[in-house]
Amino acid sequence: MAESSRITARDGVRADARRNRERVLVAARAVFAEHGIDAPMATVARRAGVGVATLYRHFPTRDALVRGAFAQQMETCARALTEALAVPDPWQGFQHLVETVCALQREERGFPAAFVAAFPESTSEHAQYRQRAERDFTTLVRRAQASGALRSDFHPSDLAVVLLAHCGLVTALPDDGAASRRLVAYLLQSFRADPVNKPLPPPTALTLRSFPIATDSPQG
Amino acid sequence: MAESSRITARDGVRADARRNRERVLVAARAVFAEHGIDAPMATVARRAGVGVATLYRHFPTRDALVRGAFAQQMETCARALTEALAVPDPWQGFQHLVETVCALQREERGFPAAFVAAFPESTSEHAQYRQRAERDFTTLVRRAQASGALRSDFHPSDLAVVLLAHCGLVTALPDDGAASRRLVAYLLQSFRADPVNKPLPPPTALTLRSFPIATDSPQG
DNA sequence: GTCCAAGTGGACGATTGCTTCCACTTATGA
DNA sequence: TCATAAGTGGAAGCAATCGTCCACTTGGAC
Repeated sequence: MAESSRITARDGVRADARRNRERVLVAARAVFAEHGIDAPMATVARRAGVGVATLYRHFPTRDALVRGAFAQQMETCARALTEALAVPDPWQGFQHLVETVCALQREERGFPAAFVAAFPESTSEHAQYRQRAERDFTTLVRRAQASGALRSDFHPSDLAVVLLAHCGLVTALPDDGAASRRLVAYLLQSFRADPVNKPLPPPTALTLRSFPIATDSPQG
Repeated sequence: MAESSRITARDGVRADARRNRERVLVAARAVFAEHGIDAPMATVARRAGVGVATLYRHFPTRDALVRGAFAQQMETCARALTEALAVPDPWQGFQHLVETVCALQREERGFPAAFVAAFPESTSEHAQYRQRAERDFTTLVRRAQASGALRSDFHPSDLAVVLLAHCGLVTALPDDGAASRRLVAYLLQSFRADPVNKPLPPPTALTLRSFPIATDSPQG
């Protein structure tokens, strides 16, 4: 509180405006977690205790709001890649990256949807960031392959496969994360050049009641 | 055409009503494939060349329409389970099941969403079907484990994990199916008791441009 | 051919969410 | 303390979709 008024003045933004912006972001994360990223803008505004106009002033589009709300998570992803490259053992670096990103998706409800939504867009300004991420990840893959731990036919695009599949899982089943951990364990195992059955995290509590194989064919 | 009028009369449904019902189902599959299962009901009606009232008469809720549209696929799933139990080699039966269901999800756009949507609902009438499916699948798993091909810590609930993850992938990336095939290959491999790196289907054409790791942190 | 119940189409009111606009409030610098 | 421009709230105008209602049409039994 004490610091904000000066810091604020410096970038020409009024203190209350900056405070409201934060409240909106907090509210957005909460609402997105609860109702998905398609939740009404007005709901976010109400939760933040501000009017809709205030929300629109700070975030002119839903997309901007979503990006703002999950910018922190996106940064954590980016950091995980840097960290992964710094790990001495290439396989452990690779594993670290996959596990970190999946853990983020598992823990912050709403983030997976934002993640997928952000997908098709390889727009101008971010293109450079993406290119760098792509290059870095490819480096990580090559190193892990050279060390003999990562199977040689793993392709960098497989990361997208893993992440999208994982997003789908945690979105469909926002449970305690058991399913997510199990999927990640299975996949990491099959990425090894020398696959060995290691112990898995416990299975989900889900019964197979889930399996909608049963046709309601006598369609009543 | 020739047959329908008699068959129809038999169950007390007018021939034109039955014909319209079919047209609606065809239209629904097309529209759901194109715009997702949340597409407006009116769009389906227009595509079918009928009024909205007709649509609502046959399918009072969107849910009923979705179930109607994909009943065939659901039946194919059920049949795959029966077939799988009939395959002499238990592992091949298991593999057959997973691959068949995933292939269905991959090929019929809109079906995966319907599949996931059908999920939480373990309603009364279908409960018995599901229970049977669950029991049969558990049998399949036990047999494959007894034969030594399926890892012993595979849990029947892992099927739900696979299918939901796969749904998420094909929903996010309705491409040519390369990603789907690759995921399935990875997973089946990690389900083996004696994992061995077999050749994978080719990777997706996706570049990693997809990876939205790059934060747009200088949020402009 | 005639009749009538089953079936149909499209208009309509209700609901929900988006976005803009403008009169009011308030932080800030002098 | 005051002036002022930045910031704010909520109402209002739109647009999309839902699901129902009712007057009209048509299949099929006789």
